[in-house]
Amino acid sequence: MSKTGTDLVKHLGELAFATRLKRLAENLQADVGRVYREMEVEFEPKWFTMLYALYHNQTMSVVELSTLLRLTHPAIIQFAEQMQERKLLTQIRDKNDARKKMITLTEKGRKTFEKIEPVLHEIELANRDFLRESGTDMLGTIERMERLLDEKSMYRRVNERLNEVFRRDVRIVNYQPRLKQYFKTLNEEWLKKYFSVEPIDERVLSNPTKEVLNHGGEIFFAEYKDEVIGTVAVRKEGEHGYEIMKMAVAEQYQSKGVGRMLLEKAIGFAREQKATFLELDTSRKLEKALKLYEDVGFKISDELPSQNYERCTIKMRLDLNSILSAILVTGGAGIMMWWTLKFVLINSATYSTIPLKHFIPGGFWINGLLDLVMKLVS
Amino acid sequence: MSKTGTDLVKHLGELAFATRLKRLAENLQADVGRVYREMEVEFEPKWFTMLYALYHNQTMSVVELSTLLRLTHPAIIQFAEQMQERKLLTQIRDKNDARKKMITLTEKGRKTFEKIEPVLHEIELANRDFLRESGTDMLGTIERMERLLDEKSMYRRVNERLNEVFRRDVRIVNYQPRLKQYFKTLNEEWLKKYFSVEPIDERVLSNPTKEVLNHGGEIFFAEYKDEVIGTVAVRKEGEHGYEIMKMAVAEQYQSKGVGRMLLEKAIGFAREQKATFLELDTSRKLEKALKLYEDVGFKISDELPSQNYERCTIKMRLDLNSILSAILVTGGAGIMMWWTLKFVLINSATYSTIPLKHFIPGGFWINGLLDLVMKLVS
DNA sequence: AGAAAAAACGTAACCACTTACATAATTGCT
DNA sequence: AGCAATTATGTAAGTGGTTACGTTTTTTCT
Repeated sequence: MSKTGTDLVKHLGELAFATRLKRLAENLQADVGRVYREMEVEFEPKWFTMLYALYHNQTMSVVELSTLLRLTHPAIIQFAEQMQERKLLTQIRDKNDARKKMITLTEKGRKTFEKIEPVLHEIELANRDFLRESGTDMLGTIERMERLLDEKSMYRRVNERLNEVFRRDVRIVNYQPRLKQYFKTLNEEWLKKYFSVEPIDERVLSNPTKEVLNHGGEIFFAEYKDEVIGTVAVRKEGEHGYEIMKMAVAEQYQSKGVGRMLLEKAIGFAREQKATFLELDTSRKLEKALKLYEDVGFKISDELPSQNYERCTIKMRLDLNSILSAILVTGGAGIMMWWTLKFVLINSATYSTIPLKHFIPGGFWINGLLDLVMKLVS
Repeated sequence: MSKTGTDLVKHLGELAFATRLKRLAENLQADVGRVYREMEVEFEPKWFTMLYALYHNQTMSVVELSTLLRLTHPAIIQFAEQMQERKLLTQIRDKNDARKKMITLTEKGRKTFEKIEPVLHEIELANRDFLRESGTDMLGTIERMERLLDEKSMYRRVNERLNEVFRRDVRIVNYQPRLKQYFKTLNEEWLKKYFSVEPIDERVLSNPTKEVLNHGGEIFFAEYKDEVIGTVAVRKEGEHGYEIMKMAVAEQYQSKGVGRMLLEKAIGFAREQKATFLELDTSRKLEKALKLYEDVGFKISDELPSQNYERCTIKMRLDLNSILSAILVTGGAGIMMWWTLKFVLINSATYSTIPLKHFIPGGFWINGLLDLVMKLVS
């Protein structure tokens, strides 16, 4: 292990945590490898899990081994080849499924396992001792870490942080004549990519004042540094409704939460105008957009979309009173829930809107709320 | 991370602990790698520690980097080559030492580091969050584990256990005529290897009864299964002394504690015969044997060895009253120490003898004793 | 001063896997 | 039944290093 002198990986702490963990693991593995190597058995440490699995399972296919050992199938094929050379196993085609290759230990293979078995026991005990000495329930900790990564990978964790940092520099601004061109170019970018620019698109995008602002509407733009990277329009539709339309985010800035910022701004605007519901027309093809709409509370409506656009196959609707009415429906506990909700909504740092579905019993409501409160308190 | 289905590595628990740890670490590393890769920078994750070190150290040699990053020097050379191709660094021979190659970041290299710096910060925070969620002081645990392995590698831990298991099947038996031949063959094996068989060796080894047993001595043999794997002789020398001689262990059974078992048996025999000291002649060349003699309490004596053997360059002596006299010297605390010592000696599972040096203040006496007691109690 | 030992770097080959891509057999769908 | 999709295996090349061994300088030790 480490000798004298400084150790950069150690010094870097959380930043190089994974590297340090890997180094530790490889050290341990190499040491156990040495123990195996010094036994006079034709056996390599890398085969161990495979030998173990085959000893306890009689016969297995490549894919079965691959999923059980969490190795890729080429790894299994390579190990099987090597072990076959040492006559530790046999590979036979399955009669019922000519694709499959059934792998079985030979008598020599079984003998080999039995020869190393007592050593395995001592390795296990040595590891147990070592883990106990190290002072924490390491196996439990690893398990927890695996679960945490299953829930949200480190990649997503880092990316969400980076996006959050990015969004700090994004400003949502109201319509100004200097921004008019971006309303058109940003929308045309994605229209051309996924569908085509229909005549009605051309009319709306070229005349924002006439088609949006004059209908009691508003257009918002997202600006990052000196770039305009996104836009959305809202306009009045009927007595109490507003319609969201022409939402677009420049391709290289997608998946960073800019769409959500724009959408929330638009919803906020409608709320200020005393709207009771919002609607929008979209297509099932736009999966990511759809997910965003659902996340902020929109629901796919039974009504058909207006026939103005060819691409729009579904209509979505957000009832602005839905949270309140949900509370009224719950009856007695209403008041308490109301205050909790208010607390969560006001303090939720990231977004000012939390989708209704998160409040459905068993989901976010039970687990997530506690988490959130803990986070805010700590 | 892991999908559905069983996971053998997880199932194996302590036995495949290192493999599981490695898998976790590699997963984390791969994820962070993805983050780097998605930035539009000419940079590979594997270079990170090197880039970091060079950014903060101006200029470093290959070996300096190798020790700081805990990587082999070929790794550094390879990385340096790759980074030079991307014009991230320059390599210049040192004028003062023509062997040395000084590695320095170029302006592009420094810029690259500065570009990834904000991302590093988020990675660090994401890791910190993740470790906090996982619930234990993981970094501290890793540190402890590294220290434990520094003190005693996993290889040694496992091997000591295996030797202990082995010794359970080793029987130490007294001289019997049927064993006479082994006294000779076992000793000749090592004599031929390290020195040569001198005439006096030939005489003693061929006439054990006359040369040892009839001198108030005894010969012990170590048997494992149906093999005779070691031997030692003790014989009376002068009024109160005994001499250890002709100790040998078959080569493939060395370093497993058989020599110690034989030696302890011989010391026990001398003790029973009311001996007050033991002596033996040996050579500095036999390092392992020397260490064993010192471990059981022998000390290199000022006296010269008897001139009977050419190979013997030093004489060692074990005073059988030394522990007791040490206690008497300490005065008042003597009684308490006596009982503690007795407790340790009786309960010390592995060996019935503990070298005196371990009881010297500041060493084993303070730290080790507490440890031992904890081990025995738990 | 001269020789042996040690230090610093260089090179090739290997290791334990993975990624990427290909092919054949089987299953599912209409 | 016929064809696309899926499943199971095969293969080549890459990855992030390491081990093993060699060469050239420098240092250390007489």
